[in-house]
Amino acid sequence: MDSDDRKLLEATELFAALGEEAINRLTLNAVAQTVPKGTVLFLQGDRPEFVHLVLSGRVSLGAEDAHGHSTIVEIFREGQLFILAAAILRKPYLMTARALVDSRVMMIPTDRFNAMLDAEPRFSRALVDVLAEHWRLLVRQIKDLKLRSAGERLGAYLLMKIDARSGTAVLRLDEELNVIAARLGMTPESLSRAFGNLRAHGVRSQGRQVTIEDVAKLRAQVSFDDLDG
Amino acid sequence: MDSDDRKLLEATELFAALGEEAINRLTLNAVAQTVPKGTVLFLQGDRPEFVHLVLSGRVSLGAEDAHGHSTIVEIFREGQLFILAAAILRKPYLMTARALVDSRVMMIPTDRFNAMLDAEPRFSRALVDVLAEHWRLLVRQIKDLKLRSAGERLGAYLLMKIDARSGTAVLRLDEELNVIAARLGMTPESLSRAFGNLRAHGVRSQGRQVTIEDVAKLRAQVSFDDLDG
DNA sequence: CGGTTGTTTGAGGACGTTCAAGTACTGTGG
DNA sequence: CCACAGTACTTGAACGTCCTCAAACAACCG
Repeated sequence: MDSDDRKLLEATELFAALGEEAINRLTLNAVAQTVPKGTVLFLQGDRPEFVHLVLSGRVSLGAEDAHGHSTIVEIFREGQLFILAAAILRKPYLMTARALVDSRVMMIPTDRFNAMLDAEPRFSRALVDVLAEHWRLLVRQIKDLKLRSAGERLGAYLLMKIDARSGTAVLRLDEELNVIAARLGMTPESLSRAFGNLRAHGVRSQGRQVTIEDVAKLRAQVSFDDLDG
Repeated sequence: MDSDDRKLLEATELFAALGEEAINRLTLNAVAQTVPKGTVLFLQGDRPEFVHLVLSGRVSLGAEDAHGHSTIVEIFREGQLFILAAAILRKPYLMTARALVDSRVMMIPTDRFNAMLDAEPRFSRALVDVLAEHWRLLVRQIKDLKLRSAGERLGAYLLMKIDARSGTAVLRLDEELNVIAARLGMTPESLSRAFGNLRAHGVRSQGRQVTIEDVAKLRAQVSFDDLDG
């Protein structure tokens, strides 16, 4: 592992919780790999051999049905371990991982990862928090899909991306619109129309550049509840 | 805690992993409570004071939007700890818990639970597995919602409830149909129609009593993939 | 600069919801 | 055990949302 990767690694919250020596053991026979946009890291149904960690770039986890329709469940960015569950439980991946942009990914052999999990109390304790945080993300998404319309989901997504709770906000979406559409559970066409509808509520967009004129108003519009305090 | 509760508790996989002495400490000031069908155990947005465990009966976790539409994300049964994430992270509940039938629920104070988590390596290790298993359930549900039609979701739900992979299967659904509808993300009316449509694929139903004439055929119909081997 | 990929717009249609009515359960008290 | 009330479930008709298909347009990359 080179020193740049090492530095990126040490910046992750999980590894901060682990300490120098444990990190060394965990990554002893890990490898890092640079992959171009579009690369498939593993396929739904594969047996996990590695736990993956994004060193740079972004990776999507998604699925396809028999008819070629595909969706994205999550997007991981720098510093995040992904699809831990399959590796921990030694069960096949439920999703396919794809690099959304040119990315650098570290691969830690599952056996070593699981051995650490059994041997290092601090590691399993830290993972409990990571998994719990994750669980909440998925619950949020399910509530979104079941209770909100496409337009409301877009509104909530935009609000999630900004810090402000009122006033005017400007943001540049860092995913392509078709990726965002897949993540939000709609077609690119519907996403485009959803942006059109939000215009009536003070949201202007030109491509990925978005301006929210009145954040507070939009929050009320999509009944945005941030149960995160 | 009475001895019946104790027996139920010891039957759970998590507590089996913990051992006698640790269980005693964890449940020292836990209380068990018998609640009638419909009881709300906590509300979305509440601060968690207890970790809950179902001793008997069933509990749903769901949410409502501003317009009174409600949905169910998960259903927990005997032996299951539920909504750990909020307690672990000390964040507000994302969902409301409701007893689906007369139930008995154990409540473990969060402080004690979290103290155990920090002190007992075996406990956090066991919870990692519980949370990982859980994560996969939610991912499955998201894939369902995004990639499958209402009819396919019902078919997949029925197939999940049976062991057989081919031949004929008979099952009695133990939830009310309106509960199943909420869990599957559709209205009771749509569920009823979905059953109607499945009749063409060899599924007969009268109320909660269901007969699947050809399991293998239905599996093909809903492209059921059990990535659990 | 041309080709490829990404985004928008329009028309038509499918799926699921809503609202409303009717039927079948389930449990309770007489 | 039956009658009745309340709840659960089904069915029908009309509507709305989102998807599909198709085409035009814009942005990006070699």
